[in-house]
Amino acid sequence: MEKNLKINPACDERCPVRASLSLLSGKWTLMILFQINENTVRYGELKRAVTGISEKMLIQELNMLVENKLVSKKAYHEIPPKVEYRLTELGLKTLPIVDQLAQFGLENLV
Amino acid sequence: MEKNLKINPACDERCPVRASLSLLSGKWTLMILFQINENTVRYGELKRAVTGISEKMLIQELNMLVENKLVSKKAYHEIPPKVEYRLTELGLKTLPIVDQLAQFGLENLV
DNA sequence: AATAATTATAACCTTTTGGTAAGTACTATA
DNA sequence: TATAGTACTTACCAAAAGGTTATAATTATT
Repeated sequence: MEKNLKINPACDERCPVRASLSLLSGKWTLMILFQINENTVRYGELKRAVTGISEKMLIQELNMLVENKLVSKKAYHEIPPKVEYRLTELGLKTLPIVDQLAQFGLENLV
Repeated sequence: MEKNLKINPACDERCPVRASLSLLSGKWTLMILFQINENTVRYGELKRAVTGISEKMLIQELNMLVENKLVSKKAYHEIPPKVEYRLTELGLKTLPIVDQLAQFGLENLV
C-alpha cells in the first residue's frame, strides 16, 4: 500500500490548473474580473477601481478577456464615448476562483 | 436607487485579491501547490510531476513558498540526498483556490 | 575508475510583461 | 478659443520572469 492515498496526475498540458492559469494568470486579470464581478462597469470606472493599472494594460486585458469570451463589451455610439463591460456566462464561472482568492487574502494576509 | 446593488471596494493595496496574487501569481506557484496537495512529496517527484519546469524555477519557487510559510521542508541527511515538501496549515488553505482553478479548467477548457 | 542518483547553486542570456508618455477623435462647456 | 471628458492607440523603454548550461557533493553500483 502506498503512502499517498490521493495521487494527483502529473501537471502536463492537460492539467486543468495549468489550462486555467494560461487564461487567468497575469498581474491584473483576476483583479479586473473581481472588479467587474456581477456588475456592468464602464471603462473609466474600472480604471479608477483597479488602482495603479495603466490604460495600456487595462484595455489590453479587456480585449484579451473579450476575445476569450470571459467579458462582453457594449459600446454606445455617443460623444463622449461610453463603453460597458460585463462578465459573460463563462466569465461568471471564474468568480468562485476570485472569491477564494479574496477569502484567502482576507483571512491570512490583509 | 443605484443599478449596482453589490458595490466592490476599489482594488488598492488592501484588496485581498491583490494580496493573494502577490503571493501566488507566477507561472508555476499554484501548480506546485496543486501537486503537493495533501501529500508529502520529494523534490524529484515534483520535478517529474510538474512537466516542463526547470530545476532553477522549481527550487526558486519552493524556497519562496517555504519562506512564506506555505510549504515546509524536511531534509534527511542521507546520501543521496532526500528532501520532502508538504503544505503547512497555511498552505493547505490555498487548496480551495487551486480546486476552483482545477474545476474551472475541467469544466470549460480541457 | 567511471557512472548514476539526488538535491541543489550560479552565471548568463532571452523572452515576456508591464510602464511611460504622447497622441487621436469628437463634442460640450467655459 | 481653450479646456475637459471619454475611450482608446502607438512607440519606445525598463523590469521582471523564466530558461539553459555547467557545476557541486557524496555514496553505491558497475
